Amino acid sequence: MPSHILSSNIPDIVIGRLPVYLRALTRLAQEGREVTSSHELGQRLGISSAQIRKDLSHFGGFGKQGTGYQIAYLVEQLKQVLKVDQEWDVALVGAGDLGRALAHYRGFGDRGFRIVSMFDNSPDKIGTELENFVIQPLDDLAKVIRERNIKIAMIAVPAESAQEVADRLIEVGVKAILNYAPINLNVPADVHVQYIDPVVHLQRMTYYL
Amino acid sequence: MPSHILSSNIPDIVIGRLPVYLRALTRLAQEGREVTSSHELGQRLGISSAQIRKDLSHFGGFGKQGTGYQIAYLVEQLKQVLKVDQEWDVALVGAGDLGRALAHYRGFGDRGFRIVSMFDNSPDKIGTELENFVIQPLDDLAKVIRERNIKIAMIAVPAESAQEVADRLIEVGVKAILNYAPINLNVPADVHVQYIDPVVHLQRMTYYL
DNA sequence: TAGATTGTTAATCGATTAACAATC
DNA sequence: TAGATTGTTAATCGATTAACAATC
Repeated sequence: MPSHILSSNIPDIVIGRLPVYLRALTRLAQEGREVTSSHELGQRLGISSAQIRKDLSHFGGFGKQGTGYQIAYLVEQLKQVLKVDQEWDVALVGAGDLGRALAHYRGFGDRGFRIVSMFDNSPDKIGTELENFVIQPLDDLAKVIRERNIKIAMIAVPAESAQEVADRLIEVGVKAILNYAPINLNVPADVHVQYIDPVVHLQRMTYYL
Repeated sequence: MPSHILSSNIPDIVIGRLPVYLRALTRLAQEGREVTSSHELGQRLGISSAQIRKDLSHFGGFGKQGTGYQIAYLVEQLKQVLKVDQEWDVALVGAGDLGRALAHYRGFGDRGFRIVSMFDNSPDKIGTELENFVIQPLDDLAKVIRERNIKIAMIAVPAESAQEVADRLIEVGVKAILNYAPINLNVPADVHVQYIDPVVHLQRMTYYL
């Protein structure tokens, strides 16, 4: 399936749901299940079965009438579509509490990502060993990212320095940024940014309380 | 989604953008700015000015023709709408790397939230002091949350225990959950859940690389 | 007054849902 | 065959954008 040819046609909102489907399907597989249906998956996720079938149909027919979807096969196909059937090298900028928690997190590996280098500017952190890597100074960022051809980075620095860090990352070829700093980043059109700000998420719920 | 009285006629998607507006406006104020326009705000956020005006107009006329919006006033109004013109008590379940990073995070206070208690089941963590509180056993969860009338919780436990933790939280009155565990939660219609899973966010970008 | 920008209406665009023939 | 569920089309619903009168 030449996903790059179709890629312009697929709505972003559909792509955004695929990782959630993938996660739920992986869990089903862990529970020992082999087959599921759009109805069952929808129930689990609070999404209509029609939407799931429609979303999946953008990429081909993965199911069988009357029986549903082979979970292992669908997982494999979704991983291919999302390009996480490989392992991506990720750079992590910021070695504060959050940065270190991310470095220790064991959940990246089997889902397509591997933190391979970590940067910070604080003299008492530089040189410290953490997991499989040594915390490096921000001045080495360009060199390391270019050498390893890293395309994905996570930003876990204070809001004040996040834009500058982003600029430096983008300059050396990073195309996808997961930003934990509570600030909006200005980036060129070909760079993707996702935001994680717990306060924004909390504030999305208080309205309803 | 609550389809009864509490749910007004304001679309969820509009509510979801307000915290982002609020964050950007707060930042503008920090930069010493006093007035802004829907156009400027839209440029910063990558959103059309029409959308910002439309979103805000759901809650009243906050601006002036010809001049735009008084930032301080708009911030105040948005805080009121989102009910973060007060400080909400938050319970934190899970004292692993992530839980401790959250406990240390200084960014909650001035944006409407305060972590007031922390729970974990690990014997070597229970009793440990952390910031202003002592890590308590999960068995105390019901008692503490009831006593303090806590409505908001963050879950930072492994995926395997997240649903059980959620069930216990909901049973004692929690209505809003920020879930860091990489799993979908089944909750009643009147309970709100937001998800933070870094891998899902990363997988939303790899498709485009 | 001239220029700027809001709040709002109407038009456009896109996403979700319902329905069902195909088929396992 | 009978029952179940997909993939897809058409209908509905909702969200975004364009446009502009009002007015600061």
